[in-house]
Amino acid sequence: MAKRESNVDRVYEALRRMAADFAFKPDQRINESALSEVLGASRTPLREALNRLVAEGFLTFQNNRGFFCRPLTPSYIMDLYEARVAVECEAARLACTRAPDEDIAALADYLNRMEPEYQSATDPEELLAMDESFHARLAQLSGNSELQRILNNLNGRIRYIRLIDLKRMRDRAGGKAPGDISAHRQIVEGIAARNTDAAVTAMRSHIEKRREEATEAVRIAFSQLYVPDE
Amino acid sequence: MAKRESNVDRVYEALRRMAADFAFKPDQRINESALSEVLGASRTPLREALNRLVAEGFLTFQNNRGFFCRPLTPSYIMDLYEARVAVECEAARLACTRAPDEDIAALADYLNRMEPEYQSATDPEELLAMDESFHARLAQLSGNSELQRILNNLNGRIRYIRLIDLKRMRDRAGGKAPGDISAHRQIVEGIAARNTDAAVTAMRSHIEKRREEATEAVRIAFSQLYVPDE
DNA sequence: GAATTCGGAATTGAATACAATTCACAGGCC
DNA sequence: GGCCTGTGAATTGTATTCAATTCCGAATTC
Repeated sequence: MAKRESNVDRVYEALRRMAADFAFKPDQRINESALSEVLGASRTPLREALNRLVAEGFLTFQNNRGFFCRPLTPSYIMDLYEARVAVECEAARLACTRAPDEDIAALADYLNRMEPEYQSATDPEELLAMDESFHARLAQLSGNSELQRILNNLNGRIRYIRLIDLKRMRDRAGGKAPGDISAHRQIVEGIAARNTDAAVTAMRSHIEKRREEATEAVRIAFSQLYVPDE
Repeated sequence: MAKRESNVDRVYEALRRMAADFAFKPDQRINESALSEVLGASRTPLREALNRLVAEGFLTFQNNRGFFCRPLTPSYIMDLYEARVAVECEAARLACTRAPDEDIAALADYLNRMEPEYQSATDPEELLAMDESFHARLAQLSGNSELQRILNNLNGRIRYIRLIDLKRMRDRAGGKAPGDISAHRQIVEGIAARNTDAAVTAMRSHIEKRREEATEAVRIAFSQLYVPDE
């Protein structure tokens, strides 16, 4: 009957959401007292949550100066996507080597079941959730929980960038870009055939394509908001 | 004139060192009050440091039960090394693509200057520091700070395992295993020649060899200490 | 007028206090 | 004997307090 979720967890989730929604401007100093009032908790649990977010790379911290929202530079976005390539390509490789046939089939099946929803969905958040879910499931096939963990962290930080990307695609195409699910299918087929090179190549080009889109989307969206240092 | 390092930082470093030295047994519950006395700080900064370590994967946390040392299972070690393969192979690939010639030459030079020291060193900690330094520098060549960050985290958690490995190698060979530096040289040569496949292949086989050694070392060292669940 | 220094206000750093929860063990019940 | 239950001790969760540091603007000097 007791609460299962602690205050720190609640605050942490709220902060992640706020970060993803751009409640903090890049490089903005975060006022602990004000934030703790907004979140309805004291500074102690708030600071614990903030420390977690620093360790995960969402925020930065300076001694005696406090917590800051991480600036959003093109090179930072590039770094995140390149790290995703590293993690997801290796996950695909490992999945090829050792994922059970039935698990691969389950993922293919999931893709099929999702397709109609994917085709009809217009809400960027919904699309993003489905896309992330696919990539997370694929990482699961690797059987490596560290890769899953790192991917989860990277995706958390990439999320708002991808949201911008998806919103842009929606606005431009009037609905959605249908290329995605075929790329996903191609990756799964490569794994099902135990064709490591095909799967890894498909994954790499898929993510790199997304990176280019996202970089472009962010460039457009923020070119007038603020000028990055590099 | 004021202190540049905060109490949290000090506590954090101390905890990392303690974790690396096996001051906590796997799955052991960490008593905050006792630990704060040992470290000479109150529970507030201690808990902030512990939260950071949880986010970085050194410890685990359960609601209302506290912090626990992460259990050391063979599959966990395997996961860490596989993640290293993912990160470092991609770093090598990126270095091939875009690292400046002079930076690559500087790394080769570093390797040359280090060789005599590497050949004569017998202290495992010293050897480990040199080895980690090489890998960190190589990751720097990628120009991707996320990959560097992830590698740094993985190496921090792998460190004590590698220490066991190196100690075992020293004890067995009476000095050190001379294969290492040649593997490092091979990787750098691949990058210098802009031969991506060669560099990545060398990197992969190097780390995988180390993984096997480490897995074996840990199996031997801990087979009688405690029996992992899986 | 520009740079600098000084002082109060605001903010962060850390300790303490107390509430909430879990743990461990004794006792009772089947 | 084994299992459940209740109670006190130990431990964690959070708020509050106060000290240390930084921030910001006004006064001062050159």
